[in-house]
This record gives sequence, C-alpha cells and structure tokens, in this order.
Amino acid sequence: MSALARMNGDAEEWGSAETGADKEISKIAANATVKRLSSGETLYVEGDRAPYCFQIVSGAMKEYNTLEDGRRQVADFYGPGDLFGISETDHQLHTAEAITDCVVRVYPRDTFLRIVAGSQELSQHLLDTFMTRLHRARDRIVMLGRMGALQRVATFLRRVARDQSHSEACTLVMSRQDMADHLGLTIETVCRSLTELKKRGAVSMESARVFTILDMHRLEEIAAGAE
Amino acid sequence: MSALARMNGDAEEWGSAETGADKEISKIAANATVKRLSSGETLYVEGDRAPYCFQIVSGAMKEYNTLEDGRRQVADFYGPGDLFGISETDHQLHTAEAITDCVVRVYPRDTFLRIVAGSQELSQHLLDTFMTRLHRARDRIVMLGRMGALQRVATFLRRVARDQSHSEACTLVMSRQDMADHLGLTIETVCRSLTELKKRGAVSMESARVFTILDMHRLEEIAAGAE
DNA sequence: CGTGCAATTGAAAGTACTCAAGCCACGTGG
DNA sequence: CCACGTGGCTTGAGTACTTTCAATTGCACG
Repeated sequence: MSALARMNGDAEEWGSAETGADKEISKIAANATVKRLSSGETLYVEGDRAPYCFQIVSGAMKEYNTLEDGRRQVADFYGPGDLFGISETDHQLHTAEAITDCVVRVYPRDTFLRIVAGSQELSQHLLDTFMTRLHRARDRIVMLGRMGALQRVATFLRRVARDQSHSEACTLVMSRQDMADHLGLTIETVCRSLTELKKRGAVSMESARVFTILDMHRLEEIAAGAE
Repeated sequence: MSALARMNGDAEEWGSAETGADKEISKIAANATVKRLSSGETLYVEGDRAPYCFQIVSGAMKEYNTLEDGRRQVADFYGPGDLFGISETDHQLHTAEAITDCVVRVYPRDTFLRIVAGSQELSQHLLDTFMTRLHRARDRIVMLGRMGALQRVATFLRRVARDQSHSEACTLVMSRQDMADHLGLTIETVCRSLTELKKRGAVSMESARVFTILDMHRLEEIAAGAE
C-alpha cells in the first residue's frame, strides 16, 4: 500500500488495528503529542535539527528539497499512517510542508528509536517500510532518468489511480506545481502532457483536480513508452 | 561511507573487524558460499526469484533496470563490503552485473533475515544501511529531476573524488555507458560535459578512466548550478 | 601494424523550458 | 447580484539543451 493511497485515508500502515505490532505501537503512541497544521504550513526545514519524527493522522504532506536557485524536487508525498522525518542522521534531509490541513503525531526521536529497537516486530516493520520506500525511490529514479514528460505523467496518473483503487473519478490532492516538482518537470509541461493524454482519449478531467481513466490499456502503453 | 568508496576497497561496512556486530556477522558468514564473477557477468536479473542475497568481497558491481526499449537506468554501484539483492519482496527488483571481476558471498535469504531479526545490533545496522541508501537515492532524485547535464557530471565526479578521499588521480571503475545510465544521460552528453569541465579548468583527465580535480572550488560552483 | 571496441566530436533533430498571455473558478466588495 | 481581482491552470511562440545519427579518434591487443 503506497503513500498516495493513504492520502485518501483508505488505509493505515502504522497504528491500525490490523497489524500484530499493536501493543508495541501503543507504547510509542503514548509518547506522542499531536500537532495541527494548515495547508501550506511547514513542519520542518532541510537542515533543521531533528529531535522529533512524525506520523500523519489525517491530511497530506510533501517532503521536498530546494536548490540554490529556487527549483524544487519533491521526494515524496505522505498520507494518513505514514511515518516521516526520520533518517540515519540527526538533522532533516528535506523540508516538510502540509498540502492540506493536517493532524500529525509528534514522537521524540530518541524514545521512538529506543522503543523500536526493543521490539523485534517493530524493527522488522520499520525495516520493511524503508525497503519499500527505497524501492519506490528507485522507481522514481528510473522515471526521472529515462522517461519523457508524457510517460512520466501517465505513470503518475496510473499510480494515483491504482492507489486510490476505485476506477472512477480519482482525486489529485496536490497542485500542478507539486506534481511538476515531483516529476522533475515544469508546470507547463505537466499541463501539456495532461492535455495530450486527454487528446489521445486515455483520460478525461472533470476538473483540474479530478480525473478519470477512460482507457487504461492506452494509458499503460503510453506509460510504457509507446509513441 | 558510500558505495563508491568501498569500490576501491578502502573500507568495509559489513564484515570488517571494526563494528560491534562481529559475532553476529560471523554467524551469517558461516552460512555463506562464495561465488566468482568475471567482468560483465550477470548475477541475477530483474524479476528473478530471490532466494539469496549477496555481499561483495572484492570487485565492483552495478544494479540496473532495463526498459522495454532497451534504455537502462543504473540504480547504484556497489563495492567491497556492500550488501545487495535484498528487498521487501521475494523477487529481484534490478539486474545485477559485475563491472570488474568480482568475488561475492552468497547468503540464503531466509537464514540471513532470521539471523538479522534475532540480533538487535544487526537489525539496527541493516536499518541504518537502508536509511542511508534511501538518502542517497533521494539525492539522485534531485539530481535527475532538477540538474542539467554538466551539473550532473560535476556532482558525480565530486562524489567519486570525495569517496576515494585522495585528492590526486581518481579512478572511474565504470564505463561511460554506465556513467550515462547512472546519470540519466547519453554517452555523448557525458563526454561533452567532461570536455566542458576540462575546458573550464575544473578537472584534467589522465586517461578515460582517471581524472584529477584541478579546481575544487570551480567544480563545486558548477555542481551547484553556476553558469 | 591492422582489428575492434570505447571514447570523443560534429551536425541535425527533438523535447522540454522560458516567457508571455489567456482562461477559469472562486471569493470579495460595491 | 454582478463586476472585479486573485490564484491556479492552460495554451502559444521562441529558445536552449539533450539526444540522435554519423564519423573520427584513441587505445589495447593480437
């Protein structure tokens, strides 16, 4: 289950009643405080000391890097259940900003890591989370390194649709700018690619933030690189 | 310490005598068989079942994905000490190929994971490894998403030089094709970028595989995006 | 001293970017 | 209630950069 799915609140990776790590997780949750963010508000900035790590209760966030000249690259989007703000260093690698109004749990980093280390189950779970995230990051590396604009946008829509797992009317929680920054394109190129996908009958757009896949087969062909 | 450093045998992340996880690691090493590969030989292919994971004893390897049309994206390079071929799924995500003649240790995946799970220290270590790898993958995402060709090549050389940690005569273990596939460029663009870096006096090249940084400051400017 | 492969260079073509307008939905104020 | 402004989205024209295709050079090896 990917972050985009959780963005709609469809599932919870951490803190749900399903996993076997419940008791352990409640130990961690006991150490959490809760913070509310409005859309656009930033939670931390690249380079900050990182005494806390975070978990989304509701809403959606993005993590990104900013280059000297202001260009941005969003590393990932997160939704309900997702844990973020934790790395092998003690400072933040990215800037985190709310895409929508959010509620996040705040864990003291040291406590969090200590509790995780003490539970084989949690360790395993956290390791899986990072393996999956690495997997996703590498998929994006392939996309950024070797796919054209149309292919990137098609791939992105396909993933959003799959993650939302209902065939009708998928919602984009993020702006065109965020999509562009995620896909390594400009706003304009994202728009043009969407227009092209409409022109080819692969998708339709009910509004700027709502789309429907009309022809999954064609969309997949395009995502796979068909001209 | 990054993979490129280990490529020269400068350090060992796993299996060195330095870490505190020695006894645990020896338990794992006891389960290992050893395999020799010649340069160009492939160890596994994307989609293969993954009953084993691997660790380089000597030599250098690359892990890459191939798209339908033959384009490649190399996910990472690995050197002595590096562990690879392991993920959250039970099939391989990449193809692994020897860049030079190699010796690798082969671990049965299940045994490996069981032993790791049984040791807090090893779990911690493996988690750190994956966090670091995710960190590196995201750095590359920024590079691929937002940097131009010259900037990518400059960044790459700087990293190679830093990892080899001797200011003179750095060695490129990989071919131009591998560099191109790593940087999301074509061979030709890599060459032209190298030529441009020479022209600007940032580096010199003793041969196609050996370079020296003449002006680190300028190289860093270029890597940071100076025109 | 050829042969063959890797690396480099050149010219033409293509793709995404920049800059510049328009468009559209929505909220505000007259 | 409607005109107006704002911000996000879309479209267009020209430019810059990377790729593609095509030689050419350089180097290791027989």
